[in-house]
Amino acid sequence: MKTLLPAEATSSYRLAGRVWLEGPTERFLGIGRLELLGHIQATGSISRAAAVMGMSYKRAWDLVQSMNAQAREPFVTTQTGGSQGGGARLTPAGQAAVAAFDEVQARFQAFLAAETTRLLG
Amino acid sequence: MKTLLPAEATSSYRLAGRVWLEGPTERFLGIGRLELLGHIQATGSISRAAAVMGMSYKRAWDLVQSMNAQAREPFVTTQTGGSQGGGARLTPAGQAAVAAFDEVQARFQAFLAAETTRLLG
DNA sequence: CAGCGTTATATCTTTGCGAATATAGCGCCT
DNA sequence: AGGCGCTATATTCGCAAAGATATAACGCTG
Repeated sequence: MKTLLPAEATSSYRLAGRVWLEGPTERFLGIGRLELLGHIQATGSISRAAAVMGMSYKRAWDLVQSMNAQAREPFVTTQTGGSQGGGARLTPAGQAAVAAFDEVQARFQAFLAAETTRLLG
Repeated sequence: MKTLLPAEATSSYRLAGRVWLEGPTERFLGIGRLELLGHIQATGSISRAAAVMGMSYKRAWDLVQSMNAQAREPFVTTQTGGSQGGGARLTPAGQAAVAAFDEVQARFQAFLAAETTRLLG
């Protein structure tokens, strides 16, 4: 579709987007929260996951709270104190959610690539 | 996928999202700009289109500027002064862009509906 | 030539959100 | 008992994006 193309280099334009799962009021699970869950699983700690993502601990903690409050069962369990000072782990429900949303995300990326080709290619 | 379902009513949860066309630096055309173009076509005026959408004239004008600057040829032509004080119209390029993006939008909505069913239904 | 309704543009104000800061609590370990 | 490292929570601060406000310019019309 020629008329959609901007003036300069045409090849670097593309269709982009985001998907998320949402409830009646609030956003529930999107790519940002998904990545956070992944880092929590990898590091065993909310604060380390936040550091890896360049996010404040408070923001990460708020996101975890929001998810746990909305989900039927918590996605993340935390422990305060202990030999390493505490930590956080994904529950089976959290792991399942990550896996399910990863699939959605992959299909969405395929959709975007196909539509980009259709529009510009 | 049961584990994705929140505690309360499960039927009102769904996959949602947005798509847009973007360039190397800036967003180019999304659902908001698309609707604005539609209202400009319907009303023949940027200010009336902004009023219909509950948007400030400044914001609408900024969006039009951004689109016209990025597109190979302008999507909107304006006239200041004249019998009705001025006005704005869509160029053929603008109309074509609206039509093309409308199609993308429709297919995206279909994608969301299908994925929602797959996840929750 | 004054009036009108629109586009065009600058400037000032608000405000919502993230960031930073501070403090407390927990439980193991030496 | 005291220290350590993490989770937990409130509060304050900064700022950039969005909006409100003001004003100029334009060109037909009467």
